[in-house]
Amino acid sequence: MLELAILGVLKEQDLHGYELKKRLAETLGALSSVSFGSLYPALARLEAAGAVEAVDVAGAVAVSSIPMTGSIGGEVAALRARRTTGRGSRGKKVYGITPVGERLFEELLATESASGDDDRAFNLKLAFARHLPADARLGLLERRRAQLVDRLTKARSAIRARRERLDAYSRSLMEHGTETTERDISWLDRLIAAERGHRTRKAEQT
Amino acid sequence: MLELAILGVLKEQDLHGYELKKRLAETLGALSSVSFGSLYPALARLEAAGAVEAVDVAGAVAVSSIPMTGSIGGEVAALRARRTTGRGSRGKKVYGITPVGERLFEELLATESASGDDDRAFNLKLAFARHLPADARLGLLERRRAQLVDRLTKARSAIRARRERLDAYSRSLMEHGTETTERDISWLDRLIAAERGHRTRKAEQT
DNA sequence: GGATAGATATATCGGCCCGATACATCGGGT
DNA sequence: ACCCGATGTATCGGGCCGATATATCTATCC
Repeated sequence: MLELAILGVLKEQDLHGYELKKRLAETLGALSSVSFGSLYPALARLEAAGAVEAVDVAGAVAVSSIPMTGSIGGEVAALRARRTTGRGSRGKKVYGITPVGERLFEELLATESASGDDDRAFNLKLAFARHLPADARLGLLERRRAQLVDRLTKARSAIRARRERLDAYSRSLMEHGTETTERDISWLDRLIAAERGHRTRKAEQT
Repeated sequence: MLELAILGVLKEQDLHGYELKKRLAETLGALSSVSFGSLYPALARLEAAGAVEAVDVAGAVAVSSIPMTGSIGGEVAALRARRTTGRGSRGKKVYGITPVGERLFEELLATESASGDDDRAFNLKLAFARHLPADARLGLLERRRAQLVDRLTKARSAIRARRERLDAYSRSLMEHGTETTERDISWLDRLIAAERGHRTRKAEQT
């Protein structure tokens, strides 16, 4: 799952581990801040699979998609002089995504992850939903909705079954949980409606 | 963390692994259903530490902590004939909590878990909050509140900082996230108020 | 009566992820 | 001159998960 996140961020800009971690933290929201203990191994895995590769330190960070002003040329040369490829003198190792990585990204993003369509997995995929075709996006939202509805049903029956034996704290916890799930479902409904709206408008344009 | 959950459930009733899993699932809410791949090792760990022990299959479920009536002796003997200790004929292995386990439970529940007072950790502790002294309970709630406020601040500044570069999906995800966090905080405020209410009323009684 | 399926039940394996830790360098403040 | 905090890479032990293997009990169908 981390692979997907890394590839998605690297898709927009070449980065080195430390910065990648910060970018991941703000992309995935405050929750699920990735640790180095998982980031570096994941990066190593991706590199071994040929999905990412260490790129030239200088050009990468500054360039990527935004045309340069050209004033940083001096810095670039200075850095290049101290062995920019692989680990530079400072040990920095900038990674970039490869075509293989792009394909892997599409694949991971589209995967219906068989059994455990985990909460974090959904959040992650939604964050990159713009890279999905419209129908896959809708499918993602609807699968998630179904999952939450199922969870809600189960949670409610669990509360009903044990209402008397629950103390105030557990009960409050469970009730708050179901309310949160209800709100999540409404939110998904709004997203789904918006999605269908786009689709309809597009269909009408033809 | 799983240890705490196991001990908490076992505190109320002796159970074998399979049933323990079900009980855990409904105690911890629909989310975070424990897998056998973590449950059995955790149980083994606890057993090695002397916090739980395999108990007599028959008597255990009925008895645990309640003085026995003595009428179940027959059943016990019948089951004992088929080797009730350890794995019975059916392979069932019923666990009970020991005094060591009780102490471990108190300790784990009271631990301020140093760094990562994880979401799940909080939910779990709240579910067993009735076993905490009132001040520790209040501390738990307030620490959690502070944590969420901090998260909210960070999330908001992250949104503000990248508002223009965010696509609709990421933005919606983040905004929904902050709303959820806000609601979590209000919920905590209600719990805290209730907690203080109890305390005040108790103080007035003296 | 016997087959078949599904719930009950325990256990292990590989793999991912986390927290802690180690180590090194750089920039800025005192 | 010195130290501290941010930057930066990396590993290690351990916990948890999903998949899988195995076996028994129970209910249902033919």
